[in-house]
Amino acid sequence: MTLVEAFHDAIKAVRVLKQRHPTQAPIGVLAAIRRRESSGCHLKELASEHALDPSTISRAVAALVRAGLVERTADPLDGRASTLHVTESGHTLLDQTQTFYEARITAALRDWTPEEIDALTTSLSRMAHDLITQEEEARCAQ
Amino acid sequence: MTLVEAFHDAIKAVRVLKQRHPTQAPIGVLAAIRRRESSGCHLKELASEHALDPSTISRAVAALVRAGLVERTADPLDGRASTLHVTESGHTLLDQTQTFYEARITAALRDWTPEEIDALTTSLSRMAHDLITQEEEARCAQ
DNA sequence: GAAGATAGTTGTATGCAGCAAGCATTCCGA
DNA sequence: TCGGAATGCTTGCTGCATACAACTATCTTC
Repeated sequence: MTLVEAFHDAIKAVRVLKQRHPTQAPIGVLAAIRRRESSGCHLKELASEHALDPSTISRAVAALVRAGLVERTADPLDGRASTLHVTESGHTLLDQTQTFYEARITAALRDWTPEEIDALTTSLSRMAHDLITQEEEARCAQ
Repeated sequence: MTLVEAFHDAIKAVRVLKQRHPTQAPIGVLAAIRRRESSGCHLKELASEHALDPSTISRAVAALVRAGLVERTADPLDGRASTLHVTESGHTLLDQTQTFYEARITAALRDWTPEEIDALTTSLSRMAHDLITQEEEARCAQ
């Protein structure tokens, strides 16, 4: 079993999880907004954080605003931009969703020790960092 | 950093990797066909292995056949089905692609020890297995 | 031999993604 | 200070992956 194959299996597992418990709203983007809300979240930052096109994020944010989960307020420092804030119901939905998924994962990994989970988390994060760094180096080099 | 967040980052890294080195053909399906080719690969098995709808796999296989990477031969034991075989050029493309990605990943993880890579591979695979098992249990229980 | 199960294909719809164009605003150099 | 370039964001269009439903052809079972 190679790393690529293992990753394939993991992505499949996540697909099954998502498919069986679909979310109405783009929860990932909502979570990202909350994570950086204190510093006045701009759409552009979300795009680069997710490595997605700004237009993709723009539509996701528009959906969140339509659903009443996020509010836009004009940025006083930059007339082109607006800052994003999670609303009351946005917080509620996000909390519920995160609680739900955490419970699922905790149940699935009930045989794991906390150290094992920590180790996987750390390794995954490190791998992601190293892959991204490498791609950025390759992009600059060319 | 939670496991979910780490996974998010990892998926982002893979997305960047794929985006910067796009593949023309559905390589994942091609690899799966080769992996089980010895036992006469049926479309249905691919679908369940990937946890995807048969129609999705059907289109992917059709694309592979159109591209000359895979051949269909009638199954002598079952007139409804056909067995799939990777062609010469399919093997070539698959080898090239896998070599390329392996080189990228090896370069990105150049600071890792083989044991660390093994540990991540094992953990990921175990996590995927546990998540899938849990979902199947939940499905049967309901 | 007929009814139902099964393998696969195709039509349709949806969601997510990117690119290109455009608008409003801001920044910067002559 | 003014005009062109850059920036933040939105919208139109397109392509891809996916699911579901309907269908055909074949197999299985009674």
